[in-house]
Amino acid sequence: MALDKEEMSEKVLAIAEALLNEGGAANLKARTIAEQAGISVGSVYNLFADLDEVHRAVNMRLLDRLGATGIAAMADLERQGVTDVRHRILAMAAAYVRFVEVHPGSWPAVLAFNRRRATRPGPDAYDTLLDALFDIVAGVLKAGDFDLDDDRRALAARTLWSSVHGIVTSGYVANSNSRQAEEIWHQVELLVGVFVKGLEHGGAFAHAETKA
Amino acid sequence: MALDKEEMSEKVLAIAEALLNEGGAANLKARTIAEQAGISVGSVYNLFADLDEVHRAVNMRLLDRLGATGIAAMADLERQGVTDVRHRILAMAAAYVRFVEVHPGSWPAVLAFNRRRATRPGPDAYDTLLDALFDIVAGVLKAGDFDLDDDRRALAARTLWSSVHGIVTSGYVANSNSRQAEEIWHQVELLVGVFVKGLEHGGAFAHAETKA
DNA sequence: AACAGGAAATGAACATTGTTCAACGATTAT
DNA sequence: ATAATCGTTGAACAATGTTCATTTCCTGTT
Repeated sequence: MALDKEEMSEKVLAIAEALLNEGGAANLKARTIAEQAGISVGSVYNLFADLDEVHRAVNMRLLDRLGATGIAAMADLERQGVTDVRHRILAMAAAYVRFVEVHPGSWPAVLAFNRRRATRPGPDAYDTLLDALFDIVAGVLKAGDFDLDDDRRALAARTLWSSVHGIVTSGYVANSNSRQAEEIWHQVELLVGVFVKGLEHGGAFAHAETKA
Repeated sequence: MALDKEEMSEKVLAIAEALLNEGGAANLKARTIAEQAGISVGSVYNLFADLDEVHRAVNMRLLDRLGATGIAAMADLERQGVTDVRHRILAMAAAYVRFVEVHPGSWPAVLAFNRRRATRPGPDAYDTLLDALFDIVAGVLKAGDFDLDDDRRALAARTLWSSVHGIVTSGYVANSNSRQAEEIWHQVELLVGVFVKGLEHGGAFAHAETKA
């Protein structure tokens, strides 16, 4: 009847995600997890090397879910026959915005955590998941017939996505002020509109000889 | 001969900034500060209510300095007679990128800290400093003769700055990999180029009826 | 100069955390 | 039944933020 190792890990991760979502990284405590999971502190450390690994695992789940959300949003538009690039990118952005709104505590924790792992050299699982997101955007850009080779399209996708990301994260504060939500969305609309118009008019790679 | 309260606070903040820069928020410890400042732990708590207040004070200094850097960069271009909007925005962005590069540990800490203060209602000193940065960008946009009223120009400034911010923060990792630095700059150039072109062609506010 | 009053500094003590590990217990193979 | 193996436990340790009774230092007064 007892949960096996895998199931207990899942339970721990679910608890950990809830804790992160409520109080951010500072709220992820070994004793709280143990108590809520009905196991001892030591057992938590048997399942995961340390709290960082718990945090990392939660982040992976979140990134996975975000990717799935994005893919689902794209599939929806596909089914509806929407091919307009601007609309599709806005839909991706909307999915991202909603995701961040639903994870007010844990998403900031993903970013903070993400930043503090500068030790390892090569690309890791994090980068793999993020690249998957970039690929979706790049795919959308490919549909629009801008005059872009693969490299430039990839660069444009990363730029666009990072920009949306910046808008969402600088604008967002935990108390889901609807005023702020509107501001964020206006910025996203402006960015996407300007970006698409800019690409159409080929202003993207006109100059490249700035900064020392 | 002893330092007075004000001077000792400065010393503590300088130490705190160095600690943050080396190891991020986790490296800001009361005992380390006390030791390096040559005072006791209790005295740190005499100068500041808690470590959060120390951290906040450090962040204020950083934001102030960033603002000053941006203003200085604009003044330089003014002196050189550069009026091209794209160039001026790129100079602002370059100032920001350099600033983040110089503060590898403390700048991420500013952002993480910034995010976790969602309790107070009204705009605080943080917002005031950030608005100052937006105003600089808005001023630059005003010079370019886009067809924008004040509100839209302000929105465009916030959007552009948040986007640059997103590019820098998602792309940047502590080990100052020159490959990564190049990627960041390419993204910034693309963003700014596309943004200016997009504004020129009036694509910015063409549509506004998306997302439920 | 001696002293009283108050302000600032001190660091020992407390609470809370992450993490370890020797002891215990259950499960399984022989 | 016995032994061997593996997971579980929670007490114990170290590191940290924070408090506060005590001490120290300065300043003005007699």
